[in-house]
Amino acid sequence: MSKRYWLMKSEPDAYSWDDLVAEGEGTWDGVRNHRAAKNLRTMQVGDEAFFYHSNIGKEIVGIATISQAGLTDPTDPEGKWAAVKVRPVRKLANPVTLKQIKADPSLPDIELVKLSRLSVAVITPEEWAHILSVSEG
DNA sequence: GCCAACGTTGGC
DNA sequence: GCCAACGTTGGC
Repeated sequence: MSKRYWLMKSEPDAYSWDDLVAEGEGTWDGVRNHRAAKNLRTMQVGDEAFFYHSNIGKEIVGIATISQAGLTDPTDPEGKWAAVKVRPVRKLANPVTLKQIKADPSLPDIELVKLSRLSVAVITPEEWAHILSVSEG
């Protein structure tokens, strides 16, 4: 399976990029949406994900990598929901804001915008490359 | 099985 | 603070 790309949302009040960097590795759990959970189950070790700050900032701030996949959510007493572990890779050269993404004609169908409530979204390889190029100017 | 009411998320 | 988009719940 070739590498996939994701976007993981977090409110920086609750868990920010800096928190992930400070911890070195974070568990992505507490997801209670079937579509997002399906994305979590599809993730493989080595996949990469944009780390997006919702509510405050509303921008992609960094890149994380999936360090452990296919875990059971430790916060779910019934053990039915999925979780993964992520590690920070690097901060983006420049954060890419939601505003930029929405205004960008190269990103017409990005799941972040189309399914704005989804906490774990799919990013296509094309979208990944484009957002990186925007970040790096 | 349908649908209205309600709750949650997240942008504005 | 409001609203749109969805998901879930419960009455029928």
